[in-house]
Amino acid sequence: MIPKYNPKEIEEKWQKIWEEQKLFKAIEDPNKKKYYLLEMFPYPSGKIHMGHVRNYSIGDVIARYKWMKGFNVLHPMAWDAFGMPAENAAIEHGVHPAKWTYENIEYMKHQLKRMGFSYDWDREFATCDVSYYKWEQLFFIKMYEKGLAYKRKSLVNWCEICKTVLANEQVMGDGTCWRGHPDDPGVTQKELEQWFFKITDYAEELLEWCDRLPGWPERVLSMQRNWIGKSIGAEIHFPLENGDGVIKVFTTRQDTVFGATFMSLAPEHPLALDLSKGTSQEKAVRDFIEKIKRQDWMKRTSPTTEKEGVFTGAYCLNPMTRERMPIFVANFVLMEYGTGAVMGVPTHDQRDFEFAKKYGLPLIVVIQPEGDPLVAETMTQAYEGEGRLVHSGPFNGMDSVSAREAIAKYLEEKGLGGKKVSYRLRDWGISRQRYWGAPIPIIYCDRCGTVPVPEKELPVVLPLDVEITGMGESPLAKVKDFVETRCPSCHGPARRETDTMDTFVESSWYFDRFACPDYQEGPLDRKRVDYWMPVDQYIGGIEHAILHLLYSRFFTRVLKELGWVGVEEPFTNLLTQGMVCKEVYECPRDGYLFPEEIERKGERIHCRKCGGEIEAGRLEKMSKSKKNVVDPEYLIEKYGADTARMFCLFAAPPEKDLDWSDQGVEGSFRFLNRVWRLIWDQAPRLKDLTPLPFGTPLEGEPRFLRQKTHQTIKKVTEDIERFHFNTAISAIMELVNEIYASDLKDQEDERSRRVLREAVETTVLLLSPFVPHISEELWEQLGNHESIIKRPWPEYDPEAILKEEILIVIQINGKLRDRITVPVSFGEEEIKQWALKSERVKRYVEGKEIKKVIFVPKKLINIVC
RNA sequence: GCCUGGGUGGCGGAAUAGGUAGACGCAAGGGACUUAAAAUCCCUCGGUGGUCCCCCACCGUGCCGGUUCAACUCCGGCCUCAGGCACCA
Repeated sequence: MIPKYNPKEIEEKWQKIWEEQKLFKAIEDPNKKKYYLLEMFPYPSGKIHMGHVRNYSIGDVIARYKWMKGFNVLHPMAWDAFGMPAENAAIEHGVHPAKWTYENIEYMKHQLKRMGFSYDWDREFATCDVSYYKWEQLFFIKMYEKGLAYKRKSLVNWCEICKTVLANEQVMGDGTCWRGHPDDPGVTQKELEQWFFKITDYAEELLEWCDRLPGWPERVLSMQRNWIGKSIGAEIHFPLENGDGVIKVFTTRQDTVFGATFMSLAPEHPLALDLSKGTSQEKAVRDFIEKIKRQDWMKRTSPTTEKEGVFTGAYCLNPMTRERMPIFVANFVLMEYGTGAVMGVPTHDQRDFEFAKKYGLPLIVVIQPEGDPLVAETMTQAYEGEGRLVHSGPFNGMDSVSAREAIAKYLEEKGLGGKKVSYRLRDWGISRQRYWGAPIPIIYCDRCGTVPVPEKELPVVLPLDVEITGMGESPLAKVKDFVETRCPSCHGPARRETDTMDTFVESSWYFDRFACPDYQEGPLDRKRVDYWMPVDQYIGGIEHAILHLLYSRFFTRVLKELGWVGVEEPFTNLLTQGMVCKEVYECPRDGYLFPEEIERKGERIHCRKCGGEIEAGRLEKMSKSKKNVVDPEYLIEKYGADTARMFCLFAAPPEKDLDWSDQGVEGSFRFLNRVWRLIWDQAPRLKDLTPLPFGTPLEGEPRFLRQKTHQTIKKVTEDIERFHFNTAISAIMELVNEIYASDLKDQEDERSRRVLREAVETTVLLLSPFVPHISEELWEQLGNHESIIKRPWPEYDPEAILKEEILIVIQINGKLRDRITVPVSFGEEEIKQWALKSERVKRYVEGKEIKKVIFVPKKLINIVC
């Protein structure tokens, strides 16, 4: 009698054994080849979601596979534990963020263990541990000393819901906060004193190294390149007419400088008000600047906003032509990019064209395209393409591409500017007006100014005795004992910085700390870091394509310069898994509905609340607010962790979005039951048998099954190597189907039984990285006494996969007409003779002359006639 | 507008180096077992047409064209979806 497959029981059993035997403990061993596998660590929000299950299931396949392949695997897990939700919980439920966080960690750790992931839990830490963030404070001080951390007053992004500043990277394309609040009013601008990390110093390096990361997906690299946004051009100095200095301009089209007929300044440009002072335009300029400053940022920076400006009353000179150029203040010029001033070339820039038409400014054509020449008076839009230079003095006749080079050189020689590179990337603002984060280790003294906390006084411990109301400024500012301190320099009374660091700082180096989580003498034990770093394979969601991945790359470069790590890049290979999606049902009246709140009547779907018809569900990322989540805990209870893991791996390739299907989960569960029954059925007959040695000659059914077994080993191995887990699983399914269909199950001779034993054993071994619990249990059932992970990954016998007979496809003029099975030894001539004997082939060839025969060994023959 | 990545049955997806398109699974339909249900097992399953019982022909991987004996795969042009960047000078 075969016992029922009881996932709950066997999963608990094996998780206990793995833990007791510390099977996944990583120990530095210079004699073994290391493999550092890392998945993006979770925020301890309360419970794990399907995204975690998918991410960590993918990682676990690779980890377990690499173990079996003999690598020294580091597969750690930790908690990205600082952040806003903990504070919100404090505000809403009155629970302390620390308590909330550590309790969530306990619960989620328990959940991860129930999934059976192969982590080395001895290396676990939480970023809110003092023993972690104190080193981050040390980094901050070192960066401050090197000028890489600095404070300045600036316009910053403010999220009214988070009540804090956001970095540029944390503002999404639609102007909302990266946390995705349900009713996000949009990020606004605020002027504040803020700490920044000077990531712009590394713009060029970070960009260049994008080309040296062949193990990263192209879309991520492309996003990072876009974000850094390098433009090559020139800086041009336009002297003010009154002789009082210059206006500096950045342009990528210096070849059009002879056509520049006006100048526009950003409203925030320091010269904007100065220039108008004392002129009749002063009031108009002042009003205009005030109006623009009041406008909300999203609207102001939208390309569709009407372009407008106001004349300052002042002029500058075109440095090439010495022509007067009126200076405007214009709403479309951004202080943040380039120099905050733009030269206006109406003929060759569409925006300038529209502006010039509106304000009656002159047009001069300086680039002539091939074909009909441009005439300024009849132009209806700007010509932005390449061409030959005209009205450009000594540069006349040059093509625009080489003119850019020549003019940049000329500007340089004449002291009027020169070649210049501009980046879109801006410095990383790290100050957060929040409590639950790492304190910035800075002290303000009235006498000594800004003083970093001395190294020996670290850590600056985040006080736990604090009132969190969500009102007013940072809660830390209200903790007297924390704020009031002594100046490390003059020992006089001083105040502590009360902002905390962006939580992305913690996640920018946690992967280094995993090499030496217990190290006390410093942030990183260089010897151990050098052994494990870089991460060989990093896995996580595409949503961090810019944010976390760019910050980590920046931090790694800084830490290398500080001598704490030896690598330039932290992650050699990156796999970005897709989202887990499920259909959402949205009723026009009652909003989002749970699946049980809808009713299907044939093709139509109705809302159970109001009875109205609703649209068919569209697929969207699982989210609580859209009521389309599946709780992993429910799956573990109902089907077990193995089924949950298998479904995530089988339903889609890792980098694609995964469409949730309840029936698909059933299918995975069904398959595991099928394997369970097969092994239990056969195991008693196959005890104490070993597979036949490599190269054993066989005939008939034993030969066939052995061939399938070894083909499967080859296929599954290759598929895991290239992360095609879905096809790896389908190959194992095929093998299982083959075993079911095989009559070897009824044969009693030793050879047949040994072949069957090998097939069954291989099935379990190949399944083990995907569904480890059931594999361990069945492995034991087959008479083994050690964990399956200690068994080396199977190798295929090259002789076993050789075929005696092969199927050859016969094409006539490239169209499939027949298939024949021939001995593998047959050459082209023999196959051709056989092919021509086929009735079907005869039909097409009869009476025609064979012009050509193409023969692809072991595949096909194509007869052209 | 620029930069990426996609588009294959009713669905998720296969096809690794240009060589049998649709593996594997889900759903669906039919059958077996059963008092019945569940579970399990077997069969069919891209479309159109032909005397559609095991047979055959044609069409078929977003569209148009090209290269080739042969194209889901390579080249050119387009359509479309998703993501990133964008009044960026």
